[in-house]
Amino acid sequence: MPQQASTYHHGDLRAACVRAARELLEEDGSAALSLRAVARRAGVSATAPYRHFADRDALLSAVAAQGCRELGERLVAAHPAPRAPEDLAAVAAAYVRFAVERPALFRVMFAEPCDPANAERAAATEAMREYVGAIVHDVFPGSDCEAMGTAVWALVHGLAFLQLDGKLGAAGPAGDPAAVTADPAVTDERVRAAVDALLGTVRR
Amino acid sequence: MPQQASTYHHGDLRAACVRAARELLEEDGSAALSLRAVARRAGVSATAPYRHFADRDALLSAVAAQGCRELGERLVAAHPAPRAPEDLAAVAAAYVRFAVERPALFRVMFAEPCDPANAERAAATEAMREYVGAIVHDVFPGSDCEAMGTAVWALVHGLAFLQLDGKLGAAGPAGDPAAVTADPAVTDERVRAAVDALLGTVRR
DNA sequence: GCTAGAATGTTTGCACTGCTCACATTAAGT
DNA sequence: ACTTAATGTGAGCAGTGCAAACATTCTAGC
Repeated sequence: MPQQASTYHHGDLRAACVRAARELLEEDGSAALSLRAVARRAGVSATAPYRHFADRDALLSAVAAQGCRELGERLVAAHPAPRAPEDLAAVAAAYVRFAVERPALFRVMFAEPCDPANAERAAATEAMREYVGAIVHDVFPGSDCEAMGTAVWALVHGLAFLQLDGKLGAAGPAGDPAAVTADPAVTDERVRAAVDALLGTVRR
Repeated sequence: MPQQASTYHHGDLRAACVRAARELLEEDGSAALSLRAVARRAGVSATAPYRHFADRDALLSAVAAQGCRELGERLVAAHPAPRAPEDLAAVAAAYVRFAVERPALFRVMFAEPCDPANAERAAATEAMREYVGAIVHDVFPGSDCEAMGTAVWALVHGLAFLQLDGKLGAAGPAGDPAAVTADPAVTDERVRAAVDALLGTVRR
């Protein structure tokens, strides 16, 4: 569909911007994304993205929404239908792994003050909430799904952020800034231990 | 001590910068703090703060460290010596209330990618970690304090962030951006319900 | 096929930012 | 008193978000 003969019209600049933004986020782990850098990478003038996004926040919201959907896919891939706390621990580990592997994207998704006005973004996070609710319904059938869902999501979400910010005590050599992403196995184990400590006992 | 006769030397610009930064953070809830704005508020030239802070990050780290200490005080004020899960719920509520009342400060403390190189900041968060560990040791004597401490902190921390980002379903009128800080009682109740759902059952 | 008009990109420009460097002013030590 | 270090100022650079005015291309309606 997008002919590359004429260079003036890009073809699908909106999608190209989102893709460029994601690439930049992954390359330098900083969440400080510049709209101009996005435009440069998309091979387009600095203000062209404004034809597709009202402002920087709108672009970020689009990226965040896409990130949410991908995170959702990762979680179901980790365990299609969790029923026991152990299954839930696997899903939790996948959640944290996503955050650690794509720190900048994860920060855009959650750490940035998000505007609920953006429909796409709001829908994506609402879907996330319902997914967690459904899991809790299966794993803890007797519980108050509303409160339990909130609690479980908070637990996992908090683990992701604390790990991301290196607040859980560096496992690697002291002061290594890259220690966060150092050993996924260590992180996994830490997440499982934490989830077990809280949820494993519920079962007893 | 600080004479106000001569206006050239400020007297204690370092402290004044931190104070100005905190004021600005509280006034407009955005975590996007400008060093120049800080300088303006301190009544000093734009580059003067660079005599006391290596860069913007260093100022933010100082602010974050101070915020951590204040949060610690708030928590012990909520309950001096928690022993039961209900006590812990009170502390959790205080944690989330702090985040909701000072969203910008809380974001600076945690959402910003923090450099572990900053000693003051690292010490403040390490103190937080030990505090949580001590509480868990008293509330769940038999448990693995390391894992349980991580889990409890993550739970509370996650609740704070999800609430801050409005991911827990707006209680107020739809699309109200200020709904986050709307009703502290509602937030409190939500936090207690979530904590009870997870920790209350541990006891049974 | 031709031509309005809507989409989409470009250029220019403004206000702001973080940060560096050369310089001015003040405080402190000998 | 004179040197020296500490502290604050000003000009300036590169980069940013965003708004207009302008240019180019696609798409209908005839």
